[in-house]
Amino acid sequence: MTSAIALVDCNNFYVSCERVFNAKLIARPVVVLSNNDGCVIARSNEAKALGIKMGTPLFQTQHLVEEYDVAVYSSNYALYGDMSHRVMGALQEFTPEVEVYSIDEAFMRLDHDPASSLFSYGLRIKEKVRQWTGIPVSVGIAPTKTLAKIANHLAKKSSGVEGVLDLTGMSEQAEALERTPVGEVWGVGAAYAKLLRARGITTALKLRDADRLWVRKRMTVVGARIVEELRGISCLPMEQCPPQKKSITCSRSFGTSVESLGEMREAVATYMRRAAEKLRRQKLAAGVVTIFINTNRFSKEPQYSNAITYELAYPTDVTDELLEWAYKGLGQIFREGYRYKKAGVMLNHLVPSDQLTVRLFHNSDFERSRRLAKVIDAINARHGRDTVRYGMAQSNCGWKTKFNWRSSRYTTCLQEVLSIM
DNA sequence: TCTGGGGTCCTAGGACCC
DNA sequence: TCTGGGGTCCTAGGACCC
Repeated sequence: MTSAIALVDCNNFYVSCERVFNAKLIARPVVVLSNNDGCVIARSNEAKALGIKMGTPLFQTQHLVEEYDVAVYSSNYALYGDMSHRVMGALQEFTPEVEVYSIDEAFMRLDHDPASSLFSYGLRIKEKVRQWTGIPVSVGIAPTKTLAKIANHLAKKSSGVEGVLDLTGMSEQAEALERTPVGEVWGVGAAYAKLLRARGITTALKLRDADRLWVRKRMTVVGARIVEELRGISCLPMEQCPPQKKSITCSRSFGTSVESLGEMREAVATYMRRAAEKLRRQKLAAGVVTIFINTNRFSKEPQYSNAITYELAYPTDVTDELLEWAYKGLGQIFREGYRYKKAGVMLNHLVPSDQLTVRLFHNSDFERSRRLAKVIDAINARHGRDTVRYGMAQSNCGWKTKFNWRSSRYTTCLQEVLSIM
């Protein structure tokens, strides 16, 4: 048996999810927007062909949307998250060695008989995912993760027919690397691409054959690993169990600007409640809490942004306590007279919540709060978010994120399942 | 009018200690 | 004229990812 790495990546994932539940979208240009309906974050091939770029603010591409009758959707993360689970489940039918790398892609280790065709293995994966979920994927196969990424990229681009590319052969690799601009290599962003091009390193092939000492010096060990991976030497191991989180953030841009401390308190409290839920879901507690607020950096109005960080005497996973820090911090950094556009909270120094030290004072209060939080989480998990909630009722909700074009939560919400008329 | 959100890793340099 | 050296810890900032 020999072993290769496959990268399976869903094509235009969010758009494909929308299409699974709405056949009228097939062959139409479709885009999905970021939170608050701000930017384009997913495009169908038809939308790409119109020249709609990734990350473009909707208002800047409105003319194309109207002229070509582009279907526009708000993000529907409940749907996408659930579809992602189903895709990953299909992949696990082939091997337990699946690394879920992001919501729409996974690495797989393929152990195979050298005589058998990896290409047809890839086709079987693709077909299984399509049957189980309706989502189209591309499969790139190579000796290392970085090469598998490139294989996947090319599978998507050129073929379109099968969407599978086996790049385990040396001559195929060289040819593929030569066709790949250096900026498209995984791990080479805008800054490194510029640096490399200035040195005449314009393709992935030239990066593979570049002077390793120079790369190590200018691009740190991260760059050195990329070069090794391009040479077929694996430096990035498969990671099946996701490592423990080191930080948890919850932040949003507001639907409309916030000017009053009262509204800002509601927003920050909401984000802190969400962050606390995430924290408890992962069985962690936070030792450091940060609160931040920003005005709209794109506007010409007076700008202000600030943040404050607290180190807690005792790590906590209790919403009440975290809310106290949020309110206190906000009181410190909030200034009247600005139109705020965004706020958020960050939790750091995360430790397992079953190993918290016993508190010197009020430990029984703390334990009681933790039990209460558990009950509230269970109720909300069963009956929907915010069925039971800490703190005051929300009055003015202008700050709430906009989702003007959200599709139904077909797979996760009984009231919204697809109905056939 | 309208511009996302949530992460990770690496390094340099300062603070501090013995 | 001479003005230590090495180790560790922490943080800010830069780079990247989807």
